[in-house]
Amino acid sequence: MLRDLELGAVRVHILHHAARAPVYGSWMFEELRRHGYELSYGTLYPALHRMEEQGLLKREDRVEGGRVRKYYTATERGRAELERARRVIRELHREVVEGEGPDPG
Amino acid sequence: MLRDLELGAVRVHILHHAARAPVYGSWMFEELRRHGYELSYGTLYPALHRMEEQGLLKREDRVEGGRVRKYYTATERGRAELERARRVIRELHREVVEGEGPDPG
DNA sequence: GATACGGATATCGGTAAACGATATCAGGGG
DNA sequence: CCCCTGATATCGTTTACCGATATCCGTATC
Repeated sequence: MLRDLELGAVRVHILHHAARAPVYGSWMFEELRRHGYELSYGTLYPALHRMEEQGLLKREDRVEGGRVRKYYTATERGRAELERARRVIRELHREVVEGEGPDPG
Repeated sequence: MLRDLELGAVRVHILHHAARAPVYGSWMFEELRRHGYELSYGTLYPALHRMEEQGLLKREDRVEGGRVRKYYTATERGRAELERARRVIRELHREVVEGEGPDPG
């Protein structure tokens, strides 16, 4: 039931991290696991591809330590979308977490 | 891109309201609109049905002012799921809204 | 320079949900 | 009894998840 929320949160986390420093798939996978988000590579990679197609991330292929990695960084459009996401989260937090008491009317 | 997040938020809002007082479809529709969530009846009603099938909501048919309405109230299971959702939202808020500065390392 | 290795990335088929247009339902008034 | 209206339901198309499986590509070894 909360799966949509969690998958939405996954995308926001991706943008959040990719706005700070380049990230690649399997690192992101582990980072998300550390935060309790369980998902499949069959979900993560297509999501990264879509976000690139939509212009939210830009990809840069690198070879590091003998590994081929596709690094993703948030674009301007990605940062703007992240800001939108933050507004949604702030609103949701205010509505259902802060205001937990009985119906104010 | 944020659609998943928004639809997840819609479900949380439904549980949140249905835990306070019985709600019916078109009222919930308007309430969500007031909070900026755009969605279709073809999305809302099947969602309510599913949440009932999953035991998160229980339905009670009433006639009020000559209108036939299906009122939904959160079950115990629904309240438990709402608590889970609150934890996810708190975590998400802490991670991507409160900690917005540069990478802490 | 051919081959095997392993981390990283890509894909496929089955399943489920969103969406919006359209249809249906049910009580009340004329 | 039939239409009006608010409310609820459904259908076909499209899109995404998911995990098992396949593929890619530097590197090491010989």
